[in-house]
Amino acid sequence: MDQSPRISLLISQALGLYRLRINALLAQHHIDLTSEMVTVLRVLWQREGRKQQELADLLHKDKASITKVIHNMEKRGLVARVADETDARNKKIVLTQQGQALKKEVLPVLDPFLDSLTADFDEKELAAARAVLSAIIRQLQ
Amino acid sequence: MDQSPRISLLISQALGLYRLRINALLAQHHIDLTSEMVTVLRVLWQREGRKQQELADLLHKDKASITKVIHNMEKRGLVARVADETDARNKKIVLTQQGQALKKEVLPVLDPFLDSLTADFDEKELAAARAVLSAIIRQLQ
DNA sequence: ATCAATTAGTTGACTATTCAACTAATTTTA
DNA sequence: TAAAATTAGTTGAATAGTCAACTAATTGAT
Repeated sequence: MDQSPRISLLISQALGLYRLRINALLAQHHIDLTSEMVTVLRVLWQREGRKQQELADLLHKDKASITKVIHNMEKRGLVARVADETDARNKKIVLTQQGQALKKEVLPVLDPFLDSLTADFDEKELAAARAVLSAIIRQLQ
Repeated sequence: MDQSPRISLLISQALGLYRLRINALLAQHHIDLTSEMVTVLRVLWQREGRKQQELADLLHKDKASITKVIHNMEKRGLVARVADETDARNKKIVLTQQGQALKKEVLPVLDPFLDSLTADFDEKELAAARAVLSAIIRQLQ
């Protein structure tokens, strides 16, 4: 009889596998992105021009991580750093034409796949799962 | 009104925060380990002498990751690689005295903390969360 | 108004992770 | 049995993430 695995262990394993499969899916479709870049792009597709610290806060990441992901995205020509005129400390991240256009390529590939992973559960079960995960995140912050 | 965040996003954020807090807790207690090393040690504390590929399979990681984590653990004097006499390709990972002794230091620090994060939920909700995560892992494999 | 404290972003060191290419050992197959 | 295929582990390149120390800009306090 297996003991209930700790939720933290399940989370760690799930994330590793998510990354693998998402990166493989993107590669299959010849999209030169990593799953982390997609996470950042999703925020920017909703509203671009955010500064790096805002991205860090939204994604619960260190600002140094964001510096480096943005750097890699800049190398691929997806985003640009724009100086903030009202506060020279800030750098606003804007999408290039290419970064904007990728939305129509990426979402139809990834979203149906992501949704299919939870399709066997009803809304109540998914809500419970989200509630547990959100509570964990809240308490860890 | 906030839309339900995708479970994959919650998982990614939760894991990052878990790592941060676990590493901070370990540092506070002057335990020179990372959260990933603890994950590997938990497996070895249950049964040592596993080969690297077994660790990789159990933790759903690439064997190259295991090579490198084991290397870092060896540097800290926690484990040793032992040649398998019946199959020279395998390296069995055994605990040093120090690696074994850490169990009594680490678990009393981490486990109450990890359990406290889900203490507000009843078993039914936690079971639903585990079921969703396990299903995701199974389908991603 | 000046000096101290805070905030945004970068950099370098370190760990973790994967992939692809590689070596060595074992197993399968023809 | 000899050659081919598989399996275990390592290595180097790439991305991602953190921390601590740093610079530059802004805000606050006296």
